[in-house]
Amino acid sequence: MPPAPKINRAGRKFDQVLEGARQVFMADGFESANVDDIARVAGVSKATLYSYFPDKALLFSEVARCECDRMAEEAMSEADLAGPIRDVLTFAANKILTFLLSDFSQQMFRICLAERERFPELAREFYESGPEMGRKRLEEGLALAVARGELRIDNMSLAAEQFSDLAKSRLWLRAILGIQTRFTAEEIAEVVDEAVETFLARYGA
Amino acid sequence: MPPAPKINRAGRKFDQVLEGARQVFMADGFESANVDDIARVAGVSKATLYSYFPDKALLFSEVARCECDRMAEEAMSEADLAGPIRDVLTFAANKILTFLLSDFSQQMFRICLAERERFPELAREFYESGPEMGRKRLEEGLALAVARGELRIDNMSLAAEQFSDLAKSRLWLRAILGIQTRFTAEEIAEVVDEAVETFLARYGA
DNA sequence: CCGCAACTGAACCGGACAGTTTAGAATTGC
DNA sequence: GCAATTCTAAACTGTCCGGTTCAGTTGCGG
Repeated sequence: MPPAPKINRAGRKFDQVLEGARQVFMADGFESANVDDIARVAGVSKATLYSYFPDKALLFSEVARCECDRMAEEAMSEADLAGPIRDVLTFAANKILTFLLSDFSQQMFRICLAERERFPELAREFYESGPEMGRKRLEEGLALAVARGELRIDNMSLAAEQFSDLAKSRLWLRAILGIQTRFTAEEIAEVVDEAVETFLARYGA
Repeated sequence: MPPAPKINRAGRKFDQVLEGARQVFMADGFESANVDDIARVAGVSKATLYSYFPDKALLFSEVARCECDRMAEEAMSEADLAGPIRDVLTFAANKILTFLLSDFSQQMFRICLAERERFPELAREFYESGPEMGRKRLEEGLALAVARGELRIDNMSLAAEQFSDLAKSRLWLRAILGIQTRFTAEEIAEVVDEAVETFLARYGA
């Protein structure tokens, strides 16, 4: 077996360390995060921290992996598929947009992008457990509607992408760039309604 | 007049410095860029560099400002507005998508996002001279088509945003995250055609 | 109460890097 | 062709930070 520089999960304060790292990394990203800060926030000495994790990068990877899992769970959450297709789509668009505007989602995206060079795997994990997972769930819902004769869709995967892209029109970009940080219910409703309208114009039966 | 710690533009090698800084900053961003590297790439001593710019941050700001201007020019470039609306839209979607997938545009976005905290003004300048400028140009084109009776659009600004969002479906996210770096003509054509189709389904007269 | 393992805290190391200094070389203007 | 200006090369300073070390403390099982 190779030396395998790995994580030592045994010990009273392992969870504290992970939680402290999560807080600091999610706030600052990898580069700007400071190991002394992590130790302080975790309420642990630096020596203890380094007894669990061989280095900063592996600690970050572990945190990032956990957060991707958390995001995947979020993306898998059930949608209500009953009722008229317009209502179902409106609900879905609302859910998508609200999630994409959340601090968590935005911060994850920023971190994945910022650390794309250093941790290419992270960007892929993020993509798969976020957008990709969401698209698959959405496709399932759309397929049901097609089966019920409420929608007509040839290119299912692209239709799903179009729907999410329509659902985040204007607002997501403004949020991620920090141009606008709070959004009124009216702004959100406008984008959602127009997204549904456009999607139904193309794919409505 | 306040001391105004500013840029000294007089001197033989000013342009060399700016060009070297442009190359290095555009490749590495602000944080990872190294002033020794910039001086080397510019073919200039560090002392000379610092005789023009008081510090790294101001050098970066200057480079970023120039690149935003460059992007604004790009966004203002004329589109061909003659011919059937479908062709015009297809051409526009192609242009938008091609630009959004270009190294330049992608790198600008990454840098603006990465340095959002340190240089909040940069994100705003980027937004205004890129997406915002593009949207305004697009609105003008759409308005002409509406006047010609080829389109029916209530919410002009949101329609324009929807069009750009449809035009970059799937591909942009994959590109920015580094999931996929090269795109075939077929992939691009598919997204473009479906974007036009969806847009026309909603807004075609 | 002993012994052992985990933990602390603070000092320390070494490398990276922004920015400065200096002594001298190259250009340019006149 | 000379003097002023501009530039060079390289060494140097100060700071930040990841990672290590170590002498001592804590707490728990037996």
